[in-house]
Amino acid sequence: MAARYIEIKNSIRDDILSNRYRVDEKIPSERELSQLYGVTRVTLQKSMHLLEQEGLIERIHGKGMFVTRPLANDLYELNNGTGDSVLGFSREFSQVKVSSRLIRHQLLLPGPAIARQLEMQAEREVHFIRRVRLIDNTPVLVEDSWINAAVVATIPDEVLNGGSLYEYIETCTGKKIKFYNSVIEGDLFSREMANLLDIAPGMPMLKVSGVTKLEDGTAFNYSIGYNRADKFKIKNSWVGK
Amino acid sequence: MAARYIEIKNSIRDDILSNRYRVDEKIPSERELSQLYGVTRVTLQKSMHLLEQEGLIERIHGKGMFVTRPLANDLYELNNGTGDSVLGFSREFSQVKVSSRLIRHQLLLPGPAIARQLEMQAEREVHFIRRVRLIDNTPVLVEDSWINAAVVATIPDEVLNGGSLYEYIETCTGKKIKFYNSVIEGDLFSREMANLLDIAPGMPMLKVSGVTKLEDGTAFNYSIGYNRADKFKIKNSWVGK
DNA sequence: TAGTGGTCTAGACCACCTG
DNA sequence: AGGTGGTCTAGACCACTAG
Repeated sequence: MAARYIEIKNSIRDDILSNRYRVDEKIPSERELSQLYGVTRVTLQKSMHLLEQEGLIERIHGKGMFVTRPLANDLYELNNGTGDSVLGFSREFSQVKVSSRLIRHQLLLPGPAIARQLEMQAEREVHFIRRVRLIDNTPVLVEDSWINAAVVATIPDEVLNGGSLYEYIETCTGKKIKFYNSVIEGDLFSREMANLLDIAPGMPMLKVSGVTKLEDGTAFNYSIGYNRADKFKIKNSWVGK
Repeated sequence: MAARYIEIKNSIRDDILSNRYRVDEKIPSERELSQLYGVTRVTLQKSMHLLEQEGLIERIHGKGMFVTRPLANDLYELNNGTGDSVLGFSREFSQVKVSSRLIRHQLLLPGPAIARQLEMQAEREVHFIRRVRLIDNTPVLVEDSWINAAVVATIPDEVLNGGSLYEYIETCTGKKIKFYNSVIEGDLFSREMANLLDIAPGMPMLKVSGVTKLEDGTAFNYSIGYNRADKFKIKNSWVGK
């Protein structure tokens, strides 16, 4: 049972995406919408601030709220964390055919750097997982993951090849995934990585690395994604103040 | 006169940065802090949610709020928009020696793509500005900006060479800068760009492009930053739900 | 059980924009 | 002047964590 402001946000998001509210159109005022949904303005504002952060609307003091134009979208878009949950790769691209190829999966001791990221002792084991991800059968990224084995003891290979790892972890821990702290860097593909993706070494790469945590603050996953920069871009919508 | 929740956020941020609250330490509860600052819990929560977004604290349901460890910082960090205002380049790196080299500055008609981004007619003029930015006298990025001349009629070259363009615009329009909608892409440096930075063509690049708006919704600036990927990374801190 | 953050209400006043 | 979003109050109840 999601919070009311999340339900309302999703309801209005769907209204925008299905063109019930059209681009550049003014949408009803906070006072109207709060009456429509039967909540106070404070609650409704939480919904609208989230929609603004997601880049779907623009709020302008004294004028009203407006549907923003979507970005032209020739490339796949790496979500920057404005969805309902931290999105795993397979959740993000559900409209196209996504698959995974498992390259390695083994238990090992993390190096000190990984152990520090996972806030664990270097003497405890982690799953190391290397997967190649494909969109419409084209390999587009390599992802290395280190997952604390104390949080998730076993990971079936079916999950790694087909399913959503994050959904599996939410199910088997009974906790939601909450926190993602990532760093974006640019680099060139090494020969090893390029071979996995069937591209030439030296092609541009967007490297996204970060820690994923459960809602109780447990760090369980550190991952590095090596994305083909000719296939991905990262959208970044926000409002300063 | 900033809002109370912004003042409180900055006050607690300074307490963290000056080690009055130490890393991994639990900070006082919402109820204590709201009493300390003389505001209600709702107001204080706005402050704390912002601090969480900035990656300074972690909030854990039932446990409390904790100071997070800073990321290791070997590279320059491109702020992702969690500060008080959209940060121009010269505001972001005030601790190191930052300078600019003005390459071009002229009035011209925008192409249709730029005009659409700036929500203006293609028959009106824009400033086109190309600058090379240097940190400690090393050129690290090229930035192209298109600025609607209807919003800012004249831009002194002193501002482009030394000062902060955003501060100048806030001053001469009398409005705050509010909105920044950006896209991050990876690419390789072309010969032309590489020459400007005195590097080899083919080096990796982080390309950051986006529109900047005033708080009344006026789009005034479209810019593309070509960042040396060996010098910059982008931090991305946030909390899904 | 006691303390924590998460959500929500029903107001109020302010600042900004438009006619 | 009237409508809009921006901020803030003073409560309340819930869900989660710990001892």
